[in-house]
Amino acid sequence: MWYTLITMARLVVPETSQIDHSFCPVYEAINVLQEKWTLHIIRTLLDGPKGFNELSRAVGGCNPATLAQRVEKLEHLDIVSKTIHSTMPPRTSYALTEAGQALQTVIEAIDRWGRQYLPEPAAH
Amino acid sequence: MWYTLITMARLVVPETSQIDHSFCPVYEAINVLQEKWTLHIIRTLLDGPKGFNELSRAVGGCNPATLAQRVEKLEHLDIVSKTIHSTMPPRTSYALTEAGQALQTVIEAIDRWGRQYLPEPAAH
DNA sequence: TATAGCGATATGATTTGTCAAGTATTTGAA
DNA sequence: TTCAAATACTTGACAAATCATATCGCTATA
Repeated sequence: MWYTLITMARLVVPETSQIDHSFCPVYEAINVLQEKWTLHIIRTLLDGPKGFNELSRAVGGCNPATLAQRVEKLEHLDIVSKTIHSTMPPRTSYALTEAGQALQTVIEAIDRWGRQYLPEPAAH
Repeated sequence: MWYTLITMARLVVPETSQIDHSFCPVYEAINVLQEKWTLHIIRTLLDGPKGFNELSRAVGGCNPATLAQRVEKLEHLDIVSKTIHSTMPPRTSYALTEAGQALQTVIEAIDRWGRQYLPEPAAH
Protein backbone atom coordinates (compact mmCIF):
# COMPACT_ATOMS: atom_id res chain seq x y z
CA MET A 1 0.00 0.00 0.00
CA TRP A 2 1.30 3.47 -0.93
CA TYR A 3 0.92 6.74 0.88
CA THR A 4 1.28 10.19 -0.61
CA LEU A 5 0.64 13.66 0.70
CA ILE A 6 -2.72 13.58 -0.97
CA THR A 7 -3.64 10.14 0.20
CA MET A 8 -6.89 10.15 2.09
CA ALA A 9 -7.52 8.46 5.39
CA ARG A 10 -9.78 5.95 3.83
CA LEU A 11 -8.24 4.98 0.57
CA VAL A 12 -10.67 4.08 -2.12
CA VAL A 13 -9.65 1.00 -3.99
CA PRO A 14 -10.33 1.85 -7.65
CA GLU A 15 -11.63 -1.50 -8.87
CA THR A 16 -14.24 -1.95 -6.19
CA SER A 17 -14.86 1.61 -4.92
CA GLN A 18 -14.82 0.15 -1.44
CA ILE A 19 -13.40 1.95 1.50
CA ASP A 20 -9.99 0.80 2.66
CA HIS A 21 -9.64 1.20 6.39
CA SER A 22 -5.88 0.81 6.30
CA PHE A 23 -3.81 3.02 8.52
CA CYS A 24 -2.67 6.36 7.06
CA PRO A 25 0.16 7.93 9.09
CA VAL A 26 -0.41 11.54 7.99
CA TYR A 27 -4.09 11.42 8.78
CA GLU A 28 -3.44 9.87 12.18
CA ALA A 29 -0.63 12.31 12.93
CA ILE A 30 -2.92 15.23 12.12
CA ASN A 31 -5.56 13.76 14.41
CA VAL A 32 -3.06 13.59 17.25
CA LEU A 33 -1.69 17.09 16.76
CA GLN A 34 -4.94 18.94 16.11
CA GLU A 35 -6.34 18.43 19.59
CA LYS A 36 -6.55 21.65 21.52
CA TRP A 37 -3.42 22.46 23.57
CA THR A 38 -1.40 19.51 22.28
CA LEU A 39 0.99 21.54 20.15
CA HIS A 40 1.27 24.20 22.85
CA ILE A 41 2.22 21.53 25.39
CA ILE A 42 4.84 20.04 23.09
CA ARG A 43 6.30 23.42 22.27
CA THR A 44 6.52 24.26 25.94
CA LEU A 45 8.26 20.98 26.77
CA LEU A 46 10.84 21.58 24.04
CA ASP A 47 12.21 24.06 26.56
CA GLY A 48 12.84 21.22 29.01
CA PRO A 49 10.98 19.07 31.54
CA LYS A 50 8.36 20.71 33.72
CA GLY A 51 6.05 19.93 36.62
CA PHE A 52 2.29 20.01 36.23
CA ASN A 53 1.61 23.53 37.43
CA GLU A 54 4.78 24.86 35.86
CA LEU A 55 3.66 23.40 32.54
CA SER A 56 0.21 24.83 33.06
CA ARG A 57 1.56 28.33 33.62
CA ALA A 58 3.96 28.12 30.71
CA VAL A 59 1.32 26.86 28.30
CA GLY A 60 -0.97 29.63 29.46
CA GLY A 61 -4.75 29.31 29.60
CA CYS A 62 -5.29 25.56 29.58
CA ASN A 63 -7.45 24.39 32.43
CA PRO A 64 -6.11 21.62 34.65
CA ALA A 65 -8.67 18.96 33.70
CA THR A 66 -7.86 19.34 30.02
CA LEU A 67 -4.13 19.50 30.67
CA ALA A 68 -4.22 16.32 32.73
CA GLN A 69 -6.14 14.54 30.01
CA ARG A 70 -3.79 15.76 27.28
CA VAL A 71 -0.57 14.73 29.00
CA GLU A 72 -2.08 11.34 29.78
CA LYS A 73 -2.91 10.83 26.13
CA LEU A 74 0.53 12.02 25.05
CA GLU A 75 2.04 9.61 27.53
CA HIS A 76 0.11 6.73 25.99
CA LEU A 77 1.35 7.77 22.57
CA ASP A 78 4.91 7.78 23.93
CA ILE A 79 5.37 11.45 23.10
CA VAL A 80 5.64 12.60 26.71
CA SER A 81 7.05 10.75 29.70
CA LYS A 82 5.94 11.30 33.27
CA THR A 83 8.23 10.82 36.24
CA ILE A 84 6.89 10.84 39.77
CA HIS A 85 9.58 12.04 42.15
CA SER A 86 7.47 11.93 45.29
CA THR A 87 3.83 11.47 46.09
CA MET A 88 3.73 13.52 49.28
CA PRO A 89 4.42 16.32 48.82
CA PRO A 90 3.45 15.69 45.22
CA ARG A 91 6.26 16.21 42.75
CA THR A 92 6.15 15.09 39.14
CA SER A 93 7.88 16.03 35.95
CA TYR A 94 6.85 15.80 32.34
CA ALA A 95 9.39 15.52 29.55
CA LEU A 96 9.42 14.79 25.83
CA THR A 97 10.41 11.33 24.65
CA GLU A 98 12.38 10.85 21.45
CA ALA A 99 9.14 10.95 19.45
CA GLY A 100 8.21 14.15 21.26
CA GLN A 101 11.56 15.78 20.57
CA ALA A 102 11.16 14.85 16.91
CA LEU A 103 8.13 17.14 16.77
CA GLN A 104 10.49 20.08 16.98
CA THR A 105 10.65 20.02 13.18
CA VAL A 106 6.88 20.43 13.04
CA ILE A 107 6.91 23.29 15.53
CA GLU A 108 9.70 24.97 13.58
CA ALA A 109 7.77 24.69 10.34
CA ILE A 110 4.73 26.24 12.02
CA ASP A 111 6.97 28.92 13.49
CA ARG A 112 8.40 29.90 10.11
CA TRP A 113 4.97 29.90 8.53
CA GLY A 114 3.49 32.04 11.31
CA ARG A 115 6.22 34.66 11.05
CA GLN A 116 5.87 34.90 7.32
CA TYR A 117 2.12 34.74 6.84
CA LEU A 118 0.30 35.69 10.01
CA PRO A 119 -0.34 39.40 10.12
CA GLU A 120 0.25 41.29 13.32
CA PRO A 121 -3.32 42.13 14.33
CA ALA A 122 -3.92 45.75 13.50
CA ALA A 123 -5.91 48.08 15.71
CA HIS A 124 -9.38 48.67 14.31
CA MET B 1 10.77 42.27 21.17
CA TRP B 2 12.34 38.84 20.56
CA TYR B 3 10.68 35.58 19.77
CA THR B 4 12.17 32.15 20.28
CA LEU B 5 10.76 28.65 20.07
CA ILE B 6 10.27 28.70 23.79
CA THR B 7 8.71 32.14 23.89
CA MET B 8 5.33 32.07 25.54
CA ALA B 9 2.26 33.73 24.25
CA ARG B 10 2.26 36.20 27.03
CA LEU B 11 5.82 37.13 27.61
CA VAL B 12 6.69 37.96 31.16
CA VAL B 13 8.92 41.00 31.39
CA PRO B 14 11.52 40.07 34.04
CA GLU B 15 11.85 43.44 35.79
CA THR B 16 8.18 43.95 36.39
CA SER B 17 6.72 40.42 36.15
CA GLN B 18 3.91 41.94 34.17
CA ILE B 19 2.21 40.17 31.33
CA ASP B 20 3.18 41.28 27.86
CA HIS B 21 0.25 40.94 25.48
CA SER B 22 2.42 41.34 22.42
CA PHE B 23 1.72 39.18 19.44
CA CYS B 24 3.58 35.86 19.27
CA PRO B 25 3.46 34.33 15.77
CA VAL B 26 4.10 30.71 16.80
CA TYR B 27 1.41 30.77 19.44
CA GLU B 28 -1.10 32.30 17.03
CA ALA B 29 -0.15 29.90 14.26
CA ILE B 30 -0.70 26.95 16.57
CA ASN B 31 -4.08 28.37 17.52
CA VAL B 32 -5.06 28.59 13.88
CA LEU B 33 -3.92 25.10 13.01
CA GLN B 34 -5.21 23.26 16.06
CA GLU B 35 -8.89 23.71 15.26
CA LYS B 36 -10.54 20.44 14.41
CA TRP B 37 -10.43 19.61 10.65
CA THR B 38 -8.27 22.59 9.68
CA LEU B 39 -5.13 20.62 8.88
CA HIS B 40 -7.16 17.96 7.11
CA ILE B 41 -8.78 20.61 4.94
CA ILE B 42 -5.45 22.15 4.05
CA ARG B 43 -3.88 18.81 3.27
CA THR B 44 -6.78 17.95 1.01
CA LEU B 45 -6.56 21.24 -0.85
CA LEU B 46 -2.85 20.70 -1.47
CA ASP B 47 -4.13 18.20 -4.04
CA GLY B 48 -5.85 21.01 -5.94
CA PRO B 49 -9.02 23.12 -5.81
CA LYS B 50 -12.26 21.43 -4.87
CA GLY B 51 -15.97 22.17 -4.56
CA PHE B 52 -17.71 22.03 -1.22
CA ASN B 53 -19.05 18.49 -1.33
CA GLU B 54 -15.97 17.23 -3.10
CA LEU B 55 -13.85 18.70 -0.31
CA SER B 56 -16.19 17.23 2.26
CA ARG B 57 -15.85 13.75 0.81
CA ALA B 58 -12.10 14.00 0.42
CA VAL B 59 -11.59 15.25 3.98
CA GLY B 60 -13.80 12.45 5.22
CA GLY B 61 -16.03 12.73 8.26
CA CYS B 62 -16.35 16.48 8.70
CA ASN B 63 -19.97 17.61 8.84
CA PRO B 64 -21.10 20.41 6.53
CA ALA B 65 -21.77 22.94 9.29
CA THR B 66 -18.26 22.62 10.64
CA LEU B 67 -16.71 22.52 7.19
CA ALA B 68 -18.51 25.70 6.15
CA GLN B 69 -17.37 27.44 9.31
CA ARG B 70 -13.77 26.30 8.87
CA VAL B 71 -13.42 27.37 5.25
CA GLU B 72 -14.97 30.73 6.09
CA LYS B 73 -12.41 31.26 8.81
CA LEU B 74 -9.58 30.12 6.55
CA GLU B 75 -10.83 32.51 3.92
CA HIS B 76 -10.66 35.39 6.40
CA LEU B 77 -7.12 34.40 7.27
CA ASP B 78 -6.27 34.41 3.56
CA ILE B 79 -5.27 30.75 3.63
CA VAL B 80 -8.09 29.58 1.38
CA SER B 81 -9.80 31.41 -1.47
CA LYS B 82 -13.37 30.82 -2.56
CA THR B 83 -14.54 31.28 -6.14
CA ILE B 84 -18.21 31.19 -7.04
CA HIS B 85 -18.63 30.00 -10.62
CA SER B 86 -22.42 30.02 -10.67
CA THR B 87 -25.14 30.46 -8.12
CA MET B 88 -27.76 28.31 -9.84
CA PRO B 89 -26.94 25.51 -10.13
CA PRO B 90 -24.55 26.20 -7.28
CA ARG B 91 -20.92 25.74 -8.20
CA THR B 92 -18.05 26.94 -6.10
CA SER B 93 -14.43 26.07 -5.70
CA TYR B 94 -12.03 26.33 -2.82
CA ALA B 95 -8.30 26.68 -3.35
CA LEU B 96 -5.22 27.44 -1.28
CA THR B 97 -3.75 30.92 -1.43
CA GLU B 98 0.00 31.49 -1.27
CA ALA B 99 -0.14 31.35 2.52
CA GLY B 100 -2.10 28.12 2.28
CA GLN B 101 0.37 26.54 -0.13
CA ALA B 102 3.15 27.51 2.23
CA LEU B 103 1.62 25.19 4.82
CA GLN B 104 2.80 22.29 2.73
CA THR B 105 6.06 22.39 4.68
CA VAL B 106 4.10 21.92 7.89
CA ILE B 107 2.09 19.03 6.48
CA GLU B 108 5.26 17.43 5.20
CA ALA B 109 6.90 17.70 8.61
CA ILE B 110 3.84 16.08 10.19
CA ASP B 111 3.89 13.44 7.48
CA ARG B 112 7.52 12.52 8.15
CA TRP B 113 6.94 12.45 11.88
CA GLY B 114 3.86 10.26 11.55
CA ARG B 115 5.62 7.70 9.40
CA GLN B 116 8.53 7.48 11.76
CA TYR B 117 6.86 7.58 15.14
CA LEU B 118 3.22 6.58 14.89
CA PRO B 119 2.85 2.86 15.32
CA GLU B 120 0.56 0.95 13.04
CA PRO B 121 -2.23 0.01 15.43
CA ALA B 122 -1.75 -3.62 16.34
CA ALA B 123 -4.61 -6.04 16.79
CA HIS B 124 -5.29 -6.63 20.46
C1' DT C 1 1.66 30.14 63.10
C1' DA C 2 0.08 31.52 58.64
C1' DT C 3 0.54 31.32 53.75
C1' DA C 4 1.79 29.65 49.35
C1' DG C 5 2.90 25.85 46.51
C1' DC C 6 2.62 20.96 44.87
C1' DG C 7 -0.28 17.61 41.47
C1' DA C 8 -4.00 16.83 40.56
C1' DT C 9 -9.63 15.98 40.76
C1' DA C 10 -14.71 17.55 41.15
C1' DT C 11 -18.39 20.65 39.87
C1' DG C 12 -21.55 22.86 36.93
C1' DA C 13 -21.59 26.31 33.28
C1' DT C 14 -20.33 27.51 28.59
C1' DT C 15 -18.40 26.78 24.11
C1' DT C 16 -17.63 23.84 20.22
C1' DG C 17 -18.72 20.25 17.14
C1' DT C 18 -22.17 16.91 15.32
C1' DC C 19 -26.40 15.18 13.36
C1' DA C 20 -30.54 14.97 10.42
C1' DA C 21 -33.14 17.28 7.56
C1' DG C 22 -34.22 20.76 4.16
C1' DT C 23 -33.56 24.59 0.27
C1' DA C 24 -34.04 25.48 -5.16
C1' DT C 25 -32.32 24.04 -9.26
C1' DT C 26 -29.97 21.13 -12.87
C1' DT C 27 -28.10 16.87 -14.72
C1' DG C 28 -28.09 11.99 -15.99
C1' DA C 29 -30.23 7.75 -16.14
C1' DA C 30 -34.58 4.61 -16.69
C1' DT D 1 -41.08 11.83 -19.02
C1' DT D 2 -40.13 11.01 -14.54
C1' DC D 3 -37.34 10.08 -10.85
C1' DA D 4 -33.01 9.97 -8.21
C1' DA D 5 -28.77 12.32 -7.42
C1' DA D 6 -25.87 16.17 -7.18
C1' DT D 7 -24.77 21.19 -6.14
C1' DA D 8 -23.58 24.53 -1.62
C1' DC D 9 -24.91 25.29 2.10
C1' DT D 10 -28.35 26.57 6.45
C1' DT D 11 -31.11 25.50 10.45
C1' DG D 12 -32.11 23.93 15.09
C1' DA D 13 -31.68 20.31 18.40
C1' DC D 14 -28.37 17.79 20.67
C1' DA D 15 -23.86 15.78 22.44
C1' DA D 16 -19.15 16.32 23.58
C1' DA D 17 -15.25 19.12 24.85
C1' DT D 18 -13.52 22.71 27.42
C1' DC D 19 -14.18 26.34 30.76
C1' DA D 20 -13.39 28.79 35.57
C1' DT D 21 -13.28 27.79 40.10
C1' DA D 22 -13.00 25.22 44.44
C1' DT D 23 -10.80 21.69 46.76
C1' DC D 24 -7.61 17.98 48.80
C1' DG D 25 -3.53 16.56 52.21
C1' DC D 26 0.86 17.88 52.91
C1' DT D 27 5.45 20.70 53.15
C1' DA D 28 8.54 24.54 52.89
C1' DT D 29 9.01 29.14 53.52
C1' DA D 30 7.84 33.65 55.87
